[in-house]
Amino acid sequence: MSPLLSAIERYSNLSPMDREAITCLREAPIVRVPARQTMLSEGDDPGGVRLLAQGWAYRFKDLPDGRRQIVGLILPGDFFDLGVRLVEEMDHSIAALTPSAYYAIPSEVLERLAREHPRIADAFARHEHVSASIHREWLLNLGRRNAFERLAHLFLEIFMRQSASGHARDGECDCPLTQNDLADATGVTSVHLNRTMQELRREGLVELKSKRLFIRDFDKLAQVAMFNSNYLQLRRETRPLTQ
Amino acid sequence: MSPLLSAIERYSNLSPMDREAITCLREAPIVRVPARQTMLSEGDDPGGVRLLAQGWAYRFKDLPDGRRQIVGLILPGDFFDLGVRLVEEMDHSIAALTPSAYYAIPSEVLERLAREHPRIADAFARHEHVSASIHREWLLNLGRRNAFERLAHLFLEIFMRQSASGHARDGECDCPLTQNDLADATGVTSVHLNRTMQELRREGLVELKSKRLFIRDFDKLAQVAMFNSNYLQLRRETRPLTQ
DNA sequence: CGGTTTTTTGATCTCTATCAACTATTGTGG
DNA sequence: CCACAATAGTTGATAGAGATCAAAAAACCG
Repeated sequence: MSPLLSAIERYSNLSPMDREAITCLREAPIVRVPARQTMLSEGDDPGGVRLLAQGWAYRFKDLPDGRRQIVGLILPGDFFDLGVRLVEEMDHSIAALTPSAYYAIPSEVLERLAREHPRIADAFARHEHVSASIHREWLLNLGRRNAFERLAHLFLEIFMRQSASGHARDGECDCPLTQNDLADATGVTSVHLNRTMQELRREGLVELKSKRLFIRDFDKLAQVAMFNSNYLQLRRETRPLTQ
Repeated sequence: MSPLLSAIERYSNLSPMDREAITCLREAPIVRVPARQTMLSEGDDPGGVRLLAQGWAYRFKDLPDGRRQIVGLILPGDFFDLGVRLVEEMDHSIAALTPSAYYAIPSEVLERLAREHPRIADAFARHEHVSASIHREWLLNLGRRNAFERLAHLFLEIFMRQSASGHARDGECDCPLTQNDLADATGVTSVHLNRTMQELRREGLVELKSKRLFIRDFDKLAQVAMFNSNYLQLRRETRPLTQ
């Protein structure tokens, strides 16, 4: 199944006709991006909508004095800039974490699709809503959890999001972020992140080696992180419509 | 002009026909809420869309151990739960800050309106997008600014959002948040917030008395907060369509 | 293999939390 | 309109989390 289809189907039950319609997206140009390259900068005109086909990316904002905050992760199969189609300027930047590739979809194409296929429109709306929900959970994370809890929470999100798309098993999944990236995502310095990470390891909760994340004790991790996966809206009632 | 109209018109240039169509929303029931009452709790089914007609409200999430984070402010004329219409469960809670009133709009009504009036649909999409953009700026705020900068930034947002709707003048506007609320929004304790506030006052930047906010030195405040209003999307090119 | 990036360590400093009053302000009922 | 209660703001002392700086060790990469 194409990544395009599964990306949309994750958020809505589609009819065969809906699926048929989606094939047109396959004509969208694919753009490859090397690791660490910024694909969209704050202030840019996004000029369309993208779907990350391969690789990982992250959204970030930075302060004039160089401080940087990662405000979200984009995993394979995630759309980005869905909500920006009506806006002329990016309010944040997006960079590839690993070598990546995305479909560049003209807004008109997506809009026509959404107009003619309500269930596809629903999927887009849900996708946007989940992004917003994740943002809010991150706000709670940064505002009210300490470094240890934050990192535990971030790891669980990474694990659960991949589980939902079938990319995690046996308590193990990809995690291509460096400690620097993790620090930028959790709002601490990389030195402090390093120490926090060691603590997680020492307590037998999580291990991270060569870009793989190992959840050693899911329950205890979820407990210390006060993790509740509801915000990710992972209800996988994949009951496909037959009509 | 009705708050309903101005709320939508803030985000899109409407035609007379669009405006006409909006009048149907006026039939939506108005619900009054006393100050400090929670109107929607995490986990609730929102069952519709709301427009805050009067008063202020805030979105928040809390942790099982009682820690609480305010994740956004809702000002008069703001919609809320726009994006939730497809979702069965609130991922966060919403409470009134002051005595408030909102229009409770059935999702179907809004959806029909959006379907038949593309510019209205655009307005909703923009509204949602601005909310997300604000969330991202708050993430930067919590993750990378210190207490002093955060509070300065929050005050500027409060001021600018009210300016945009004509509710601020002479560097002065409403601000019904208590220091406790401000602490919950900036992710610090109320004691520390109090001290930070005194510092802002001492430096001649901001004063807050009897629920009114006085911006004493806008430029310096914007400088220390590294404030850039772009994220609020306040482009007020109110060039109304004549067709 | 040599150079770059990433992770780790130690020492020290600063910001923010915590706890426990106390004061001021606001609101309410008599 | 006053008096009292409740809420909100303020203070001081102390503890703790996280920042900073600088340098070493380890891992990665072409």
